[in-house]
Amino acid sequence: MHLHTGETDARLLEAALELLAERGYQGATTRRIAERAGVAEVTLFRRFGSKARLLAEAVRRAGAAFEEVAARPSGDLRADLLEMARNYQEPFELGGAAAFMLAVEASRAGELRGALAEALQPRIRAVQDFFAHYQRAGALRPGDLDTMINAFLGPLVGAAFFQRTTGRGPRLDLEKHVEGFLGGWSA
Amino acid sequence: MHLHTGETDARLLEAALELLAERGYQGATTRRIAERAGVAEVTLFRRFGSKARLLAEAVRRAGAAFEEVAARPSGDLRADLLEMARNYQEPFELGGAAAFMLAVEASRAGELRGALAEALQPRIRAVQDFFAHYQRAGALRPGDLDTMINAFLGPLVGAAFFQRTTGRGPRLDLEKHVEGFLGGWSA
DNA sequence: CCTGTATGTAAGTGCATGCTAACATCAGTC
DNA sequence: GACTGATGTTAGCATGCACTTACATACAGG
Repeated sequence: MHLHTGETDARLLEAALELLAERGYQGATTRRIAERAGVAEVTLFRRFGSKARLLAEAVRRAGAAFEEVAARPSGDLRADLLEMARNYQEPFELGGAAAFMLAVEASRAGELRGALAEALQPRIRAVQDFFAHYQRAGALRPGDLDTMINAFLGPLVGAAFFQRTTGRGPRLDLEKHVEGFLGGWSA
Repeated sequence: MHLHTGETDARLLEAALELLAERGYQGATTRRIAERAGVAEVTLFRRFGSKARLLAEAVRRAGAAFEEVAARPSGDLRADLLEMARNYQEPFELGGAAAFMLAVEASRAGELRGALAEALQPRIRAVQDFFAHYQRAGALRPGDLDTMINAFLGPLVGAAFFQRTTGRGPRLDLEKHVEGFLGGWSA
């Protein structure tokens, strides 16, 4: 075996993810991916078989990276919300891979849809459980779970959206966002 | 002159917008656009010169369509917010053109960026003025204009985002969204 | 009927794309 | 030092792309 076996894959996956976010599925050409990864184009096909498989695998791993973003209730709702907001802000807004753009691409390129859904499903569950927990504990209003989750995560997505598309807009003030949310949704 | 002169342009612009939202800039090929519009591909080039010009014009008109979405304060904050939410929900979430996807594409395809900025700028101003007005009137908390706007519009974008990307998630309950917002941000 | 204009049809050009084939290199293993 | 496996280099193929050219058709106004 070569020394760099695993590294080659990692570099291809990372380059694929970046280009997918920057340029979209069709804009992430195999030539560009290979160039950014610093390997020959043919290596991409030898290791992943096709562009679709490489990108699907890249999306799957990007989703798995979200595992680190905890959404486990500690008992202190305000602190948990702030931490969650911080954890989600980076991948949505500024992270090199731009989860935001990935999701958009995945919704369009059929080959990626399954990979994204697979990667996101446990995350969605965790967030639902988090809010449901604080509802049962009496800290949040009962009912309307989806609207509530959206009221909390929506502004994070929205801020990323406006920043990416208009290039303007300051970074969201997370403390004030949490405060506004609690004002509207705490029991 | 032909009878259908204006109609040809309109159909091309509409088809271009739909495909841009569905498939992205590169996925919106001139063949597909012409086919959906029901005209010959060569007609597209005769009337708009190039794909880039057609799509830029389509985005410009889509932005102009937002003009109808009023953000003029009437004095009744709650009613205004609800109307605004309703007016924004359709283009963001379900409208055929999917403003959401357009904005994503425009942020990537340099040729469209100017057209989108041009179309969006008056809209952004109107929304800022709307919230600033109710701040001065004492109905909304002073300061933090951007965070506040984001708290209101973010969930609308977020709901569209989750619907489009995951295919799931119910439509946002606008009345409860407005109520939650007022709970957090009214003075 | 004639002319001008908007459209359609058909064919094609040059380029980028995803992907393949053939051969060379280079580092470890035995 | 031969062998193996991962890589690089080069060339190429078929396809789809934006876009063009040339010619035919249809319809309106004079």
